[in-house]
Amino acid sequence: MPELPEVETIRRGLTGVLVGRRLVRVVQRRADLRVPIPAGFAARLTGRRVTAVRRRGKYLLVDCDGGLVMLGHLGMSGRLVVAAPPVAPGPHDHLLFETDDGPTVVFHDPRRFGMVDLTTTDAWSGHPRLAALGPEPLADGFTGLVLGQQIAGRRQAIKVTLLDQGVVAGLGNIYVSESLYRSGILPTRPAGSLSTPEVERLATAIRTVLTEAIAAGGSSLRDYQQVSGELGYFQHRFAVYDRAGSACPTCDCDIATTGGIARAVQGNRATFYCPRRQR
DNA sequence: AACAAGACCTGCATGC
DNA sequence: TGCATGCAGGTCTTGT
Repeated sequence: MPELPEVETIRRGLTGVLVGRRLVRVVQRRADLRVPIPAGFAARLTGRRVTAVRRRGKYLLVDCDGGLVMLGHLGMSGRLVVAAPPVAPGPHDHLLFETDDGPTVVFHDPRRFGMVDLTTTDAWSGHPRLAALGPEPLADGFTGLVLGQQIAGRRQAIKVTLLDQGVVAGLGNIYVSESLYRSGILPTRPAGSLSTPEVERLATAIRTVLTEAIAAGGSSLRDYQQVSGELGYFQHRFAVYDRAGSACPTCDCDIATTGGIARAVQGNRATFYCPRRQR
């Protein structure tokens, strides 16, 4: 569900709500999400002041005073929502973070594919979940050259390769399809077969799509919303994702003849593309 | 080593 | 109306 733009939008929303505030009460309503919630989770966070909210790929990092860091991932259906106290938790509201004289942050996740863990200021980058992540696509160092190094020699389809968080951190099913569309590359192409100009175009497309999606507050399909409850609106700008049979925004061919945007399955996930524009 | 497929879990849309 | 089926923004594990 949340890919980089959604997690970044949530990060920005949480920053305004949490930074500088103290967690006066943390309520844990079940023992596990996708993995067990670590022992002493609520107790260790209680009383801490939040100093920053960061993002690495699709992971959120909540820095607290005393060097404690909460790591979180929203999986497919996870939400972080801000509510005015007192909050009466509903179904799937697994964690509540009550701040001093302020709002409560609720971690809601019906499918429980999300996770939380605790780490420290010194050790977070070596956390098993983060250590193998690839480059941040919106960081200054992310260039066609870097992307080319990441995919060199791979015979796997570029669509599948880009979903590997060790190749580029933060891309998911929506933004991979959209990036390949914008760069005119067929999702089935072996990753290592891309020419240098194609890799350059792809790196640029990834950055552009992600930047535009963040500006739109992310994409709201089923579960995702911003911490305020507002929906993102980038879904209205999809060129291909979930648009099988619709007209390609840039081809002016007859849908009745061409079938429009195509849907395929790669690595057990749906892929959308324009068979005419992407080669 | 690289890759495909299954597993995890709930909710929703669709079709009979 | 009710039930079965398939599908969903992710990632980890198992098997070839």
